[in-house]
Amino acid sequence: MPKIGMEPVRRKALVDAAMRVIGDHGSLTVTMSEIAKQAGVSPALAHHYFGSKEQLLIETVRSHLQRLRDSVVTELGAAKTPREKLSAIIRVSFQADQFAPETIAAWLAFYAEAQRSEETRRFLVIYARRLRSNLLANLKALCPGEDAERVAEGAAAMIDGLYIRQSLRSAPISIEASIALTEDYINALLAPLSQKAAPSKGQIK
Amino acid sequence: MPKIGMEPVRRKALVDAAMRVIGDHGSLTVTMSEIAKQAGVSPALAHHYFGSKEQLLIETVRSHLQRLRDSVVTELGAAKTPREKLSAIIRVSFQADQFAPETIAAWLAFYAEAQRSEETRRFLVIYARRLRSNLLANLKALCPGEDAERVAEGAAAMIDGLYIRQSLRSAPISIEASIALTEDYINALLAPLSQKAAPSKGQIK
DNA sequence: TTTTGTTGATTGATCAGTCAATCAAAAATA
DNA sequence: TATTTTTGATTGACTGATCAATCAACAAAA
Repeated sequence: MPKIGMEPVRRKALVDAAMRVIGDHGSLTVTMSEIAKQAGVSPALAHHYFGSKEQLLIETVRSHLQRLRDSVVTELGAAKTPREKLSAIIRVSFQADQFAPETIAAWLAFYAEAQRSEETRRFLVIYARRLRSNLLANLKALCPGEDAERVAEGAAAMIDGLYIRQSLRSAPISIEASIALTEDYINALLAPLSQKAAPSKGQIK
Repeated sequence: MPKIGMEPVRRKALVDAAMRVIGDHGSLTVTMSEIAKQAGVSPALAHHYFGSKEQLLIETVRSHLQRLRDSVVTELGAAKTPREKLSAIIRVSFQADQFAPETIAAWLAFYAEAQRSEETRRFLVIYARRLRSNLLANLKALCPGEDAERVAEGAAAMIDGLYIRQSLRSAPISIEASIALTEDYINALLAPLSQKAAPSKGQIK
């Protein structure tokens, strides 16, 4: 079977497998064997390409955030006005695949891992900063800078909070409701600050 | 040294030690030895009293949430009006000891664990429900029930979100700023709904 | 003497990581 | 084209370390 140029194929297969196994398992305490099995290769091969389990996990976070970033870039390009761009950012955050239980479980596991792995932490910090600054840039077009900072901080927190609450799977909130809550927050805070923004009247459920 | 009536003393020491070790380590992958050492006893004793590592961890979550609950009850008792009670709930959530990096790290670890341990999950669900219903009960005194539901959901999400963002320790938000953001959210959403509530003008930083 | 508290030593299982060996395609050579 | 050499892909078997859990034994109180 051995053909040349397998490396990128295997790396991708292993990273994808890791994401799936972590999501199912809901934790980073997964074995290399499980991941390798899911990817259809031997554990030894995973070590061959990634050197260590930690490195494989780091690549997995990286790839996951990269995909998320791509979605944001695409959606932001399609949106015209700052307000539309804000909605686009929110929409991407709650995209169906992002909001799937396994994805959320994996996400959570990475946050926990970031407490120990400096490199994992760095990736998540980059994500958090990007979310905040994307929100901030567009909010600044709609209200004074100081207020924009607050609202960006609050909206980012709300998005992350809706995620983490989802992970408990008790009284799960729908994607639409999550989007509506975040939109409402922005509308409500913007209402008294801007001329054009209409008062909040979002629908939930 | 063995004296009688040691059991409750040891149990508490072990649970407290577990909390500390988990907080420092930022993960539940801590050894019984570490916990026992921190508590000043042998690993065998930890097993003697708790039967298994999992059970010790579960007791640790339980004790942690119990303490949080006690704080809420106390503060709620001191508050008079519904609006004051809302502020009390928020204040407790961001209490200094709750907002300490190690506490947040431990909290996060428990959330991750809840993906695997049904019992851990149950405790966290209870906490989430209680937070939500405490908020809801008091919001209902200030606005129509339907709106109260939304605001309670949003406020709970924002509180949890501020927590999780804190765990990354990049651009940490102060306790006061976290409280202000949550208060602002409630004020802003309540403003157009209630007669008495004043429009948001909270100070941050 | 019985009961409660306590530990050191040990066991058994689990896993990350290593290594030597194999296999088949590609490249070099005849 | 046919043959040999090289090289990347791949694995099974093994190792060493870690750790939860057990147990037999001992010490002090009742």
